[in-house]
Amino acid sequence: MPTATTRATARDKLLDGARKLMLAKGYPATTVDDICAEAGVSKGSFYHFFGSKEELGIAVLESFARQAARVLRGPYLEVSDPIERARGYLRHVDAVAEGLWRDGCLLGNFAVDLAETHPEIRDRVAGQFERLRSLAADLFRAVAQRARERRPQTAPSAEDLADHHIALIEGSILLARASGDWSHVARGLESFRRYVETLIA
Amino acid sequence: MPTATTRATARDKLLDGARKLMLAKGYPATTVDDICAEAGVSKGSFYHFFGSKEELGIAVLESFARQAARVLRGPYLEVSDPIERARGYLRHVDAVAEGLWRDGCLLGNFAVDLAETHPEIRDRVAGQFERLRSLAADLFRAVAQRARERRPQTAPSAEDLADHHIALIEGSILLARASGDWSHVARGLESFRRYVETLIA
DNA sequence: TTGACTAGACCGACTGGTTGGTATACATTC
DNA sequence: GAATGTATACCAACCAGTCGGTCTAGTCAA
Repeated sequence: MPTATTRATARDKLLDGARKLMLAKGYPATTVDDICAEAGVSKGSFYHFFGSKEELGIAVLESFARQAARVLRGPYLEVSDPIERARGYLRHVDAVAEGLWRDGCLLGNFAVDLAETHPEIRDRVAGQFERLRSLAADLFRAVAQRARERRPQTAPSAEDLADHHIALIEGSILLARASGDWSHVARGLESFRRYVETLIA
Repeated sequence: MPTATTRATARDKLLDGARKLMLAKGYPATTVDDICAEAGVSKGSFYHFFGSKEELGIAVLESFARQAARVLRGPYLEVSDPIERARGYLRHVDAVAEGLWRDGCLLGNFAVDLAETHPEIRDRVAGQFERLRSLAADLFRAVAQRARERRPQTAPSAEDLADHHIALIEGSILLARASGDWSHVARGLESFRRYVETLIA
């Protein structure tokens, strides 16, 4: 007796197939026929569930962002000492990075592919990055504060750290894609952790 | 009397137009007809100079990489003290960043768009990043050495620093594109300079 | 219990426009 | 008069999107 959660509906299969293909080849190079074939679903079904390719793109983006937000939560949130909480967060990101970004980051792909051509998607991507940024900035607040006490001249703000963090992740994913060597992502994350340790040491 | 350097030949106009469009919209979303219209040149001329769209893509990539290599050279190369040379390099990058990456980075765009679909272009992109990496690693060697003396536990290698540097630039460009706020690039560069100063302080 | 009815899930052939690329004729220059 | 360069009409393949239709599970009156 398949329940709503165990049975993969055609809609879910389309979403999964689209995510996989758009992660690998990018949005413009992924055709609707590709997605249907990957999902094993007909084109009629596609347009039964989604009004357009762009509408599916938005749905995939939202689903990716939801998953990222879920995975990024962790036990570190309960840690009371703010510096230790930041450390816990960075360890947590290390742990979930492979699962989250093994095939790339949809936010990054969409930012490159669609910024100029699909303003609505671009705005949504920007909004997701903004959310991540304020989340990270809050976590790094105490790190920035301590850095300011230690070395006022070269101390970054919490927002600087958050931007640095996100840009480094996205850039590492890009280099991983270019070189085919996905250890870039883990090394980028590690490098950022070293930076933070240097700041608070 | 137009000379070879002042007269823009059809080939050059195609190269320029393609660079502009591919920087803005990415490779797949840029059509051959678009490029011809942008360059004010007919399709016959296009296929007279380039055997295919991919061949033009490669030519644009090489021209972008050549320009980057030229612009990235600077007076810092003559500085004998290796730490000061690294500092000089970072100042130089700050200065030329706007000119180089105001509209994005072709290496980054191609990495995202073509890694999976055009293996030859991907290999060339990877090669260019590799070149940049070894260049930067050489410049950061002394910084890494001093960091090792100061804080052995959290010191990055010269290669770590080079990867960090490049990934941060590419990631900042990506965030700039997503948000529409191109000050991200300058701030990313500044953040890296602060990191380096922290390491050698 | 059954049979008429309905709504949503799903199908695949089709369309009109666009794509990268070609053929061929014309112009310019040495 | 060749070589080099430019123009335009054209093509087959491919694209997103459409449309008429089938299938199935559920509803409900009799």
